[in-house]
Amino acid sequence: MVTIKDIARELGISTSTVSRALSDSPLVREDTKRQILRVARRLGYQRNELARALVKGTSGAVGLLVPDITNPFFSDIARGVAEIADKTGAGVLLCNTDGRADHELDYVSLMRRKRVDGLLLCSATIEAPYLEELMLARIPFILVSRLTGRADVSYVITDDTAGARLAVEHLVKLGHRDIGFIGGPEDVQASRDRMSAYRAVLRHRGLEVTPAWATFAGFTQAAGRKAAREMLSQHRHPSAIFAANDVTALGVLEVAEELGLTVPGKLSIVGYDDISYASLPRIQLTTVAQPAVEMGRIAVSWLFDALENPHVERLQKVLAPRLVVRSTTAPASR
Amino acid sequence: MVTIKDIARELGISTSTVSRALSDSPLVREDTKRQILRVARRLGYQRNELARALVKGTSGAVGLLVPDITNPFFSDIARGVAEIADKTGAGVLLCNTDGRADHELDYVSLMRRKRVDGLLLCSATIEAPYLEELMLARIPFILVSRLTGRADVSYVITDDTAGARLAVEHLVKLGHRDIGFIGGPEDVQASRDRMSAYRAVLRHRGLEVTPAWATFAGFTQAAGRKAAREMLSQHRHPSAIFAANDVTALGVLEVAEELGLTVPGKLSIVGYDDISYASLPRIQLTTVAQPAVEMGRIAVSWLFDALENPHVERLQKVLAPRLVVRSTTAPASR
DNA sequence: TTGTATGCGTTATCAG
DNA sequence: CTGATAACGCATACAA
Repeated sequence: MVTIKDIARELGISTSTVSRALSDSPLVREDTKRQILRVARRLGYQRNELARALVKGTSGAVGLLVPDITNPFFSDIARGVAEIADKTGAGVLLCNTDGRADHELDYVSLMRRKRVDGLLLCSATIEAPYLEELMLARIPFILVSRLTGRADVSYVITDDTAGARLAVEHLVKLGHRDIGFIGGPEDVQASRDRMSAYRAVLRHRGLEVTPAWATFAGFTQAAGRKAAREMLSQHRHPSAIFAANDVTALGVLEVAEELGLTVPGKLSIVGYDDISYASLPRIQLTTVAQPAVEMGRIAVSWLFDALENPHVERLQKVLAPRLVVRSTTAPASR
Repeated sequence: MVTIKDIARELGISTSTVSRALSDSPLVREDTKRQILRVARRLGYQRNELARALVKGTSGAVGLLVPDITNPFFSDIARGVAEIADKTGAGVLLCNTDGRADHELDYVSLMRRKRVDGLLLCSATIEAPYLEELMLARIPFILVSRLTGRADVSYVITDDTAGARLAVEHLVKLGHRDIGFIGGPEDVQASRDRMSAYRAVLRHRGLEVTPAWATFAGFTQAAGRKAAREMLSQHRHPSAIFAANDVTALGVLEVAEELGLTVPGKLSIVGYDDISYASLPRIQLTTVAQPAVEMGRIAVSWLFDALENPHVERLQKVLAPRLVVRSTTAPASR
């Protein structure tokens, strides 16, 4: 690998000058700068960012923790992140935590050792013990679509309570009285918020909250299938289900059709996220939209701002969710 | 940030001993090792992998280039990659090239500067000028699901010719004589192979190859929609379409329904990849399956092998595609 | 078993 | 404008 030393030797000058020229410093004569650049190109020089990072104390990389990169919601976030990071020449270290707290901890530790400049946490659960350490270590991080116990941190989320309310109100207005909720993992704040909002709306509307119809499950299709099977194979079952997210909703949809429950004829379904597959003509899932790509963009942008200007205030952005009514919901039959 | 110096000072010993202890070297007394570990933990020491990388000459990170992380095929690959990299404590630098050759070049350069130990290229086009440089620089790389002009490289692919043949033969056997092909980008080998195979099967079966029915488009839903609109809004149009990949096929499906062409009644559709959404009850897309997650796993595993044992031979793995017949294909009506 | 010295490739400080 | 030197944090060859 060719280094600045090689370039310096080639030209009989010092490495300092080479380094400066390569950073386009004004402290070097245009003429010599040109020479250096020419030799650098000829030799195929590629600056060692590792060495640079070591001395500059900034690695030019951010860590992105997602529970499941195959979930379009998160791959959308990743796309937004990559898009912006790209422009800055920063690297994005992808970590797939699989929703497991132990993996998450390991990854945070790995990211710290790799000296990332900041962390994008799309995978945080309510008990995120590492946040404390991160703050102590002054490593900037930002929660994306996930809140935790502590409020004095930066985050970009959508209002899950409002979103869930939108979903359930929609079902209520359609005349549904037997509404189920298949939630995400219990240790995810967004999950709990949606659950609470679901309950609140029912109560507020004078509808009964049937415990067996409100369950935490998971953000996967499999979880949706499992929960739906349990809920829908009972003799008496809900006429509408609000699912934790679109992927889960797709699982519910699958089971419904399996059981001969036509959607939306016999069962209405509402999802959450508005992943691109939700809008397919054959699917037409009613859902609550979150601007995933944009959330990713906002989060990294802020992270970079915070890196340049260390005294930038906390970013706490709560985006508004939007109900997208499509064809998996219909008036309740009587 | 706490360094080995801090630990050394704390214990009144040398940094070498600390370094050794932290690497669990046998050259240090168990007793002192324990002390060092204890202090390290107490101080919250996190090894600086950047510094370590600099001296060891290996960064513990691989670069993953994908054209579009939101395409489930690639996020599946990414999941496989992350899963294995995880276990080794390696980092995965995600690069979303957006299918653009210039981005790709920039990313490769960035990855080189970041001194990745190897590259996973899911985004290579036929003309991949940087491969030459990578080989010269002795940076291991492996093409995943993408081939280029040169054959003397490592790759994990599925047999695109066989896959496309499977798809088209399936349609022919169903009695279709007017079969269209909406391909991916022309500069992608997989795209060309599928196109060639498509043509070959038609010719071999004595069917006419209508130029207007065989077009390169792109691997996105939008590309699928656009091409399908052009192809299907003609007075005379194919009774079956083989699409470059599932995402494209979904776009075709969308347009078909828009135009009132029932699928598979009036139009049969075959996709490629078998992304998870292809199997949804409402979709039931007939497609050619590629084991994406497994391909990701194989690729990184090999990369790591190659890093440990520099003289490992080239890996050239051609997996067999598998036709998955579902409900978007039906016998041709007469 | 431990310590000393040196180097990895770069940038920054300080002279000149 | 340029150069010598130190430093970033760690690993290792060589001594002891």
